[in-house]
Amino acid sequence: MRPPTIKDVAEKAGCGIATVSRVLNGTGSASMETRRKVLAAAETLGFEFSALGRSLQSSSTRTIGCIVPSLANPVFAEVVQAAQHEGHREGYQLILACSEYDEDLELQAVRTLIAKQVDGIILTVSNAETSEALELICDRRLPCSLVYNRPVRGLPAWSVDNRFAAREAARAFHAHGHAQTGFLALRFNRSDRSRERYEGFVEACLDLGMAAPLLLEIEEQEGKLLELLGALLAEHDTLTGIFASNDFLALAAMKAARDLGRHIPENLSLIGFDGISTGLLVDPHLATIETNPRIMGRGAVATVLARLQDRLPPGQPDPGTTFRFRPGGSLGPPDPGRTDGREAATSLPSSEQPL
Amino acid sequence: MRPPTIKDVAEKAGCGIATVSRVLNGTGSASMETRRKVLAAAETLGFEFSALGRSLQSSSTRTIGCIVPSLANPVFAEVVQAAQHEGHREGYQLILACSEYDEDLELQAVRTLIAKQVDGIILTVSNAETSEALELICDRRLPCSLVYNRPVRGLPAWSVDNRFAAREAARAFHAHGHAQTGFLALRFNRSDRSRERYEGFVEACLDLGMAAPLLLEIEEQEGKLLELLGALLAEHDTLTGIFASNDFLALAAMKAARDLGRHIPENLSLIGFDGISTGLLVDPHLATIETNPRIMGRGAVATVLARLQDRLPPGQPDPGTTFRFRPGGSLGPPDPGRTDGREAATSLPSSEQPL
DNA sequence: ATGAAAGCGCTAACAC
DNA sequence: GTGTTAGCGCTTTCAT
Repeated sequence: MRPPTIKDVAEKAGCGIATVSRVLNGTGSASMETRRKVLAAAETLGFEFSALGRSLQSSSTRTIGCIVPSLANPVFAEVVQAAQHEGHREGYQLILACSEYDEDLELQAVRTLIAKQVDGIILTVSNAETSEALELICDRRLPCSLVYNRPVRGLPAWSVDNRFAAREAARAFHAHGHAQTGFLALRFNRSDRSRERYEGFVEACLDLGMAAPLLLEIEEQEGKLLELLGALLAEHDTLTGIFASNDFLALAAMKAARDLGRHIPENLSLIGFDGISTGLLVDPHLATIETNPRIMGRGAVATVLARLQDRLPPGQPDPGTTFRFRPGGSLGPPDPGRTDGREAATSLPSSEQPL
Repeated sequence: MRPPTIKDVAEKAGCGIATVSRVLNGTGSASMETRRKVLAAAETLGFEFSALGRSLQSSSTRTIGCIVPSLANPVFAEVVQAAQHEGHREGYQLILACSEYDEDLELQAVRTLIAKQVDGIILTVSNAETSEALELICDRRLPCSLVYNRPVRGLPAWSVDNRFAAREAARAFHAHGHAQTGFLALRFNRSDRSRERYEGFVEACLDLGMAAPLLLEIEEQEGKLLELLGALLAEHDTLTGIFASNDFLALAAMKAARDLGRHIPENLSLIGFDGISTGLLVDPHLATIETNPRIMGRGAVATVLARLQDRLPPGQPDPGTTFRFRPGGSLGPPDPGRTDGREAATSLPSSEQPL
């Protein structure tokens, strides 16, 4: 019941294994007669080349590794989907690993992928600057491309300039008259993207004369997210706007705020990051910094493949076009009369009452 | 610059390759002295076994293939994530392929995975009953488990009984007084799950004395979904409730209905299928048939691994617990006085006006 | 305790 | 045009 090998085919066709290889690969020449016999033998046996033997010989597995933090975030699901698709176009398979934002798992995954002799790797790491996983990849001269991480060690990276992009959020809040905002982060110490967004946001807020945003960190606890968010929002009810480090978090915050009786955006404005499609299904729409995960995934794989095939790597998009502020009803002017954020409509001091 | 092999280590340690293999694998015995030298040599060279040579020899790649229609649907993203995680626990890697609901791609993916000598496969196919991909897997006696498809050909399957589950939707509509409903499907002919849900829904509706649900099929066109949905809903504005073949579609329909000025659930009630978390972030919550993709992904891999290791396969959950109706504000009694679905509040005939 | 050698499936270089 | 063979990296007898 073991799969047929080239030897079986050769035997059945009454010829040498080299001939089989030549015929089936269309390399070298063969007489009409043997060609026919080989083809027939392969057909009846249901023969397929073993990628293993082939790889061992060619030292190319036509396989690329892909490490992402999690597929729970649609951004990475899209990255992976696009990467798989792009690889498939060139006959490459994807080996997937999820690091769960854990640097040990990242390193372990890289080791495994190296052992599996992948031809290249695309990955998003927690902290690009200090990543041991990246160090190992570089040591091994393994073709690779970062995704969503900023370029480090001279590695190609398909990403957005998080600091720069985050400034848009500050600008948007400022344009709507917000003064005291917060930055909401889920795994702050395990995502350099998140920290960069925070830094850019803080800088821009200060530049615009707004107060420095409050950092609202939250630690993940299975199924407790909404609860924790609710507590956090209740505690910081003077903030008029929150910039979340990703859309998923922003949507969860929106939900938590509503459960607290707040109105969006009158009592609390929200801006997310990523631009996932779910943001357009909720009411009001989530304002966000839209990025394009598909282009990232596709580009990263294309870059690695180009390197493998000695081609010119694809041009990366102009940094200015890697993101774009997407307006949405979750952002609006703060209710000028709000005192505790819950009873804005009834507690307006008459002097500030709007027309 | 090629990675070090066992031969390099042997040379550096001044011994044979067999000894290196024995020491590094902890199999067989070796003197303290050589053991030390081998370990040192491996360390300085940064040696790692090549999975390729090893697999060729052992005819086990410690790799399992995973074919899903798409990662755009969070259900499959979760399946894959769980599968990857479960495999990782036992030292197995996942090779991912997305079929995009295309049977040719499914077959092609299976071929590739076979060539890659995966030890097993977990997959969701478009049409389990007639799938050539499954046929090939069976021919090859490749350990495998279906996910979300009903069991066929005696293959293990981690799935829900779609027909049975769909009856819950009918029951829920009935309990709220709906009489004329529709079933909304995205790729009806490319998803046996969808068709089974439809069939179960129709049966149950008739059983309950409701009208046979209208089948609302929609063909995917990149980015046109909401538009198409809007047109469809406008056309069929006599329906008071719609059961969607999955949550994503239900949420999109909710959005489209709102864009048409309909109120949920007064003008239109919606029930989805899957139970994705997004359904809890919208307002009102999406009523749905909740399933557990993680258990499916994990179970499928565990089943395959059990077969590979001659262990007893994990017990599947009681069919009654594979799904559960999750109530949500998207389902409510139909507005009794609605005429065209848009002006219910103002067009109530006084005789039917509620207290 | 340890080395030599066969063999896993394949490709390519070399004979004929 | 076609067969023989070496060798890719490894594990596993089988001698020693």
